[in-house]
Amino acid sequence: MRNTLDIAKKPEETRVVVAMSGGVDSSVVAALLKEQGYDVVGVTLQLYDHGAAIHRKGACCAGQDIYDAKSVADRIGIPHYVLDYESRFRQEVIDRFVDSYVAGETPIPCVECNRRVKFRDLLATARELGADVLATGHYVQSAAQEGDDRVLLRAADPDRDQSYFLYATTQEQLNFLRFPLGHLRSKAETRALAHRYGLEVADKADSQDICFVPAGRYAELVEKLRPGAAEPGEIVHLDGRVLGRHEGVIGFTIGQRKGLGIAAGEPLYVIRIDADGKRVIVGPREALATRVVRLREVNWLGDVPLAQLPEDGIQIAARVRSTRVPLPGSIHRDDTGVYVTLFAPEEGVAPGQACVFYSHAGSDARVLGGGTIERMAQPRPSEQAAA
RNA sequence: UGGGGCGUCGCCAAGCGGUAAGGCAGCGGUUUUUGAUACCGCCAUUCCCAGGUUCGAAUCCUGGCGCCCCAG
Repeated sequence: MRNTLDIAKKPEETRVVVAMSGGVDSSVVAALLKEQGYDVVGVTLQLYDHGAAIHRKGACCAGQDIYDAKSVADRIGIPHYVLDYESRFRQEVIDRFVDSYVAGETPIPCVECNRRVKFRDLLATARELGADVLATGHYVQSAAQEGDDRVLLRAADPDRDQSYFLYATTQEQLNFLRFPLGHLRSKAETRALAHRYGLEVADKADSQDICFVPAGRYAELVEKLRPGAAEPGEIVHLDGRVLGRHEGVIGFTIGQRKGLGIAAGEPLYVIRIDADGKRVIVGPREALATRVVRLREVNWLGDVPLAQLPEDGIQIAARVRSTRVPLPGSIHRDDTGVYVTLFAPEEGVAPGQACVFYSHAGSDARVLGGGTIERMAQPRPSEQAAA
């Protein structure tokens, strides 16, 4: 007989560590599990601490948020620990973030934070605390299947599905994780629960933007941490014309339209970033169309090992952006790497961003993993012929 | 200083006597648990300057000024 967390113990004998960010979601998770009788321990990570962030709305894991998490823990009557992960976060998330921008890529710090901090160090800490599982407030689902391995599934609410940010979760981590909110139909349900439990964070604003970057000025952070990284260069059109200058490639991402400061007859978009040449290559929107991406650091959660995929690959659905629906495509690997081919082109595909694999395009799809987009690639000859 | 052309928002540009289109850029906002995108709103009381004609001019006339091209 398994309990609601798929553990073959009574709830009161099941210790669950809840990763509490101080936001509504993880607070509800803690309250929910406590109500169900689990042996709940709240843990909040202190990830960074700079004055500018403390008063920001929509941040997480510092200052006010830690206080909020503590208050919730007190309210529902669970022990709560604050762990200082600042140096870890600095190394694994912030440093990677700025280095990625310096290299001309567009990082996703939330993915790195999950895979390298929360699901690694925090998860290890949870084990040390004797936990059976680590629960988070992410909107994603996991389910037991035959054997001990769990599968990762999209959230019931496709609008809030956070699977894009969690693709890098390893099978081992997944088996230890639980996502009690993944089945909810809407955020409103979460907030209703928060009210029911009398949590003061019930109406707290959703977090958005990069938590450690004040006011969305990420380029300033890059410049501060990597002085001199913002070297001016040329803005060049695909056709070779030099149209203007910029103050550093770190300020741009592929697909970006605003901020170029160039008045051409038609809107111009960033098509490519040449960090070495300090050049930003721009062109018309059509030039953004991308069908094939080469991936690195691939995390595979499929049943058949990635190395054993058929020569032609398999059909999947893929997402190159958190706010888009998964689109049909295929994945294959050869001597040169792992590639995803989209059947219809996507725009604004940037190196450094993630390409996440799904079993199919539907909202009930299983997450099959994903990888970091290394670069856009040319279709294979066979696919070019077919196209 | 012969001839021709042109000067309308930061850029491009419509208007050709009836009371300043549009695009791009910029700014603001909405959407977004990464970066973007998208969407919405704002953006020339004034048309190089000065006179004049007219009920009325960016549009006509005169004179300046400034560009550009051809020719020297």
